[in-house]
Amino acid sequence: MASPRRTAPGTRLRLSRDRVIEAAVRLADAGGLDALTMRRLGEELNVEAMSIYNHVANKEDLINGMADAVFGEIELPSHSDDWKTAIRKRSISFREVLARHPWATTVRDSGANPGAATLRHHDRVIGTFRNGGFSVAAAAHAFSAVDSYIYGFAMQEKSLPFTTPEEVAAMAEIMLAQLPRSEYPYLAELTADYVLKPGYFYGDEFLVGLDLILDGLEAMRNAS
Amino acid sequence: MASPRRTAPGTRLRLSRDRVIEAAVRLADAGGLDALTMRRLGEELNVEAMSIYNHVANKEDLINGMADAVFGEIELPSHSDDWKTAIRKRSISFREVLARHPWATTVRDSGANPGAATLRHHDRVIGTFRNGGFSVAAAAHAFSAVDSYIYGFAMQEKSLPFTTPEEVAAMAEIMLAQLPRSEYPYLAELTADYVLKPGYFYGDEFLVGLDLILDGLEAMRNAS
DNA sequence: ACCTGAACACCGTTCAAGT
DNA sequence: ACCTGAACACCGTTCAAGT
Repeated sequence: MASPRRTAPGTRLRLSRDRVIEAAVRLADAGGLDALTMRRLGEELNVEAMSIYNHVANKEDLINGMADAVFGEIELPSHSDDWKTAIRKRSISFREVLARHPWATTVRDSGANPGAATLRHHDRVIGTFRNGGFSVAAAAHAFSAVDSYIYGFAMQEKSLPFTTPEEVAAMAEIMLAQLPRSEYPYLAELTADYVLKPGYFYGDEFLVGLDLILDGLEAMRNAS
Repeated sequence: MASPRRTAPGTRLRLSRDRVIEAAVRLADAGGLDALTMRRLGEELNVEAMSIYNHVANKEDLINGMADAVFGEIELPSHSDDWKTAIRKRSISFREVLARHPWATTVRDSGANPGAATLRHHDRVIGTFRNGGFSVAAAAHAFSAVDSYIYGFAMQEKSLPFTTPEEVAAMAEIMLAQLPRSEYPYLAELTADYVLKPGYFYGDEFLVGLDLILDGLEAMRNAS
């Protein structure tokens, strides 16, 4: 009755590139890119590390696959919205996805051969600008400006030493106490009169900058 | 005459935290962060790897020091320029510095305890906005928007698989040939009608986005 | 076709020992 | 006070061997 290979509760399914990538994303989400080692990934998959090489060429290939998987999670711009609404929604989704996978902010789906999800996403974003009345050049400008902003914002957010409002307050209090006020008066002022005010949350800055860029793009589009 | 410790041509000076950091930046510039290992850094300094630990607590501390050194290279906003000119100049300088040290785009001077150059730089940038008539809140918005954009742009630029115009053309040609036109029509159009046009250089996008943000900030300042 | 065990050439970091 | 040698617990990746 029992097959020679037992199928215990959490036992292995057949390995595949997708299953490898999925597990790798899970590991990186939990412990950062440093926590992702081939040996630990093997454990996660109930397999020896060396088996992984049957499904990815090497670690770089694995990370490229992970980056493409992350791109696949971003909401595509909707065809039924006007360009501004569509780009705004997908930009908010993009930031959420990067917040869920902070390690992905520092990883680029290899410029040389991007994955299918990455290509589709970029194509749809550029298409949204083009159908919204942007010239090819203006669409290139828009694409560059918006995505640079999102990546940079996600990176800043990730590197903050706090997340919850309570942590912010505690941390800012300490930093302010240590900060030589005479040497860094503006930093001290910003911390005391802005960061330490109740309700402060760095994430709220995202929409301010995004809308500023989108309004600028609208003006650029109308001018051309 | 000869001292017991010979001072051969490329021989060691006394080690110091600054000398360690300087050599580490050199290594990372040449080969990326992966090329920076304690053992190789030791070689570069004519010293065993373990000696480095007399001057930095560990590799993380070393990288924090490197990030602060990079911040020290950025031109501070001038007091004699109006806020827009001052921020524009220092933003261009910031991007140049990140292009010189591509590894620095993915490294943050630990949010928890930033170095002196980082603090001074941030203080001067915030001060430039405040003296330019921005409220504390508006200065925080401006700071976040501009620096997110610069970091993100530098990251995109770094991850491009080409640098010189000739490489761009060659690479774009290949990518366009491989790209299923029917599946990614807008990406194909952008590549053919924009990237492959003579004179294309991705770096030129930087000022487009930067000026768009600065104009938006000016409007925000005037509105408040 | 896929998985494994052993091995290679590396890592960061510690610690006791030297000067 | 600073530097070193040996060692520890890891890495990514290869290769021949198993099924």
